[in-house]
Amino acid sequence: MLQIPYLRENKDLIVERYAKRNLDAAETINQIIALDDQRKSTQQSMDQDLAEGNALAKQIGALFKNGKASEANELKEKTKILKEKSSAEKTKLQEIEEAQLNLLYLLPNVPNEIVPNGNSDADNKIVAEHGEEVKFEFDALPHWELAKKYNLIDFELGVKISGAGFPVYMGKGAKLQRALINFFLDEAEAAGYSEVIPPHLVNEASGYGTGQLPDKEGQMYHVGEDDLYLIPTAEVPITNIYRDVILKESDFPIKNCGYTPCFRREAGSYGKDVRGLNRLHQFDKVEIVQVQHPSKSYEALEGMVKHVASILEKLGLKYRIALLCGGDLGFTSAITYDFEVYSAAQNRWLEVSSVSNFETFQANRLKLRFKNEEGKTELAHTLNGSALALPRIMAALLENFQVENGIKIPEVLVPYTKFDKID
RNA sequence: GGAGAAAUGGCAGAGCGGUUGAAUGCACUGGUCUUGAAAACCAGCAUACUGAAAGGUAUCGGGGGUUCGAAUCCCUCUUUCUCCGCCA
Repeated sequence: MLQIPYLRENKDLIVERYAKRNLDAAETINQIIALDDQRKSTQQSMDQDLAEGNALAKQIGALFKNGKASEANELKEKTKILKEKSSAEKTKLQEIEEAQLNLLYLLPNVPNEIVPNGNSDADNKIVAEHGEEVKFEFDALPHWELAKKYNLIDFELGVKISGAGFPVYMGKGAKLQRALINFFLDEAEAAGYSEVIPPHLVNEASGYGTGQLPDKEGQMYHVGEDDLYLIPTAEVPITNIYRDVILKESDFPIKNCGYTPCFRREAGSYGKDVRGLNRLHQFDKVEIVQVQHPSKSYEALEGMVKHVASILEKLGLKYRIALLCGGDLGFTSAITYDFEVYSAAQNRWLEVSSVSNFETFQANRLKLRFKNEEGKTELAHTLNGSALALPRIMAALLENFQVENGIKIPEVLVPYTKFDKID
């Protein structure tokens, strides 16, 4: 959520940047500012009436103490009028604030200057590419066939137990999955991230804090009975650790990582490219989260990008990095780099990580602040990234490392899997 | 799930209808003293909105109510603790 003083002072710039998202928000911003003017004037007159009422109450108290009941009762009449007035003003104020908040919820984060214009992933800018293409001298199989051939993942069984998009990992498939989680967590820890195991269900306030609500309501599983949401990413519970927190400057940098399953309804995304592990309702992910001083957040973003790149290099996967264009940029993000690995049998790029700087957008909702050098509270910056999402890594590993009679395990994973080949 | 108790500032803990944004202690920050440190003493120390400032307003778990006036009374929700039941 954007801050109103920021909207006031940078209206033209914001409107210009929103063009990257193909969004014309000039009118909305004007409305918000107009409501804010109303809010201020209403607040002022209400405060004034309340102040008068408070002063009268004091006088009445003093009069009663001195036994001047009739004078006190006269004053009571006055307070009655003031009270009616101030309560009407309070109602009006609440209406204004609600209207304003509803408009503010419509505004996405302001894209960073370097975010390219564009409508779809076709307009994303590839900023780096690394690794060798895999060549096969036999007919390479897509991962869902490999998974079946070597008994690694049973998709039909998942359908039976839960439904489509809930695969069952078995045997060496399960071991490989667990190996990847541990490898990713160890890499994160080595990079200075402190591990947390957060709850997998979150309340409404947490959903609002990181921006999944009210925007993406339909994308989360909702447990109605208890009014809880299954997390779509560890970003939600981990970032919400810092909701309503005032940090000291010396607390920076805050770096957390965590493994969780992620649950996504993926409503409306059936159809193409959903075979196998490409798109699931439940998947595993190791997430890295940072809370940063505003002056350090872009440096931190760069560090996160390097971290993700280094993991992919250790695994020996060909990857590329895309700077998302405005049209593809998430609602809460100011800038996002997507990582895609090349899936050699499907012959396509699979998104495996998304690294974003939210600047103050989440912090504003979270009330995540710090005391700056002058002792004033200021919003912190939040960032996060997948490091990494498991299914598509699994898919790429199976496909890219298949040999004629099995699948090789990348060297860095062997200490975790305790086997170096699936056959 | 049943019965009871409680929720106050960073922490501990007073206050239980009036001038209390809140005693006191600890912690923290600045100062005096000291060769330095400790101790002692003095001062400061919540958040938000608003205002050029002085100041004003709101907040004692959340919401609502009673009252001229609520941290204090009532209702409700949430959370925590104790006991019983159930249970990985």
